Amino acid sequence: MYLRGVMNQQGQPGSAIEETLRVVGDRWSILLVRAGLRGIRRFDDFCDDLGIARPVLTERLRRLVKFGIFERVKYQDKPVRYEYRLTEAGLALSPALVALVRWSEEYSQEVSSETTLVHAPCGTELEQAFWCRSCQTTFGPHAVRGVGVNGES
Amino acid sequence: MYLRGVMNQQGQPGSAIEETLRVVGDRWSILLVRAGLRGIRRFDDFCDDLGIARPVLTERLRRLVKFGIFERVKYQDKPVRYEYRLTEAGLALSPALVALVRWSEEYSQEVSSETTLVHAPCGTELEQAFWCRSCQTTFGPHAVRGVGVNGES
DNA sequence: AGACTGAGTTCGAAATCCGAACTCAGTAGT
DNA sequence: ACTACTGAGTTCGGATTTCGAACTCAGTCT
Repeated sequence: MYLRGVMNQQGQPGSAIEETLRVVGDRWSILLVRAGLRGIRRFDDFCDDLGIARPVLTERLRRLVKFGIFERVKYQDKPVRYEYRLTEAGLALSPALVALVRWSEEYSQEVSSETTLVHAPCGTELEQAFWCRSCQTTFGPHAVRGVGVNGES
Repeated sequence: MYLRGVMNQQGQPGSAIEETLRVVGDRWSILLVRAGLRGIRRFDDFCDDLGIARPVLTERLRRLVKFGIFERVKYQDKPVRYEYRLTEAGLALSPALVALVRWSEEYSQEVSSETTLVHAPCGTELEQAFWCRSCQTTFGPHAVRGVGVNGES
């Protein structure tokens, strides 16, 4: 399930991120996930909230359902109606989303940055860090190693 | 500088992430940043590494330079040659990239996931967490609040 | 009956993407 | 001096994607 079988144009299976970006790497998908996290579930609401063209929304939601990020749920019978809910996999995209929001806040010159993310219990602006279970420490990107991001070194 | 003046199609200034995704929210930009993190700097190398079409690469790099994610640096005079280097803002995208890699590893069924990210000093697989400076604690996505992600609540 | 709702589909125009071939300045080999 | 090569692009025509606006279709409300 999920991302199995996503290929690049040469028909080769590409790396993990390449596949992932083939699914969520367009102008709308991440925004749809964000809308989902904000509680939006219905077709027309996605449409109004994002200003996405209807045919594109149709296609995008179908793809995100296919790859297990949203699920299409019947919520009414008489006129049969469906809505789109984030799956666990979809919710799991929130760290990436938050990282993007933080980046936006830091490097975008947008005026009113009232949309700051905070730690709910205390209201402090949050920071993002990596966590090592063995060492019981947090650390920054410089201490990350792995071919996925920093090369084979 | 940076993201000033990016508008959506209604000519309105949209939220921070919307702007950001207008810049890096396509199939290639994030992949270009990742290639940059892996040390790739030259036009043809980006081309070969990603399999991106040359005209698209030209346009993409120009845009990323315009928004301060890459810089175009002359590295040779005789035949004058330029290369593309990540700026600080570009490097700052790595948390988002890492979050996507982690998501890929967790929810993609790709076979050989040899590209695991680890904590360099000890080699343990890393986890991502949010960090509150006030409380000196880490916490997960459920404790995040803010209109950027979870609505106005 | 007539208007409305929600989730789409159909349409033609516009923008974007693609691979392949070409340009252009300079260098290296013969 | 002729040829081949390198690196960073540009040009081309065709294919794909995106767009807004209008339409459909089942059922409900007044």
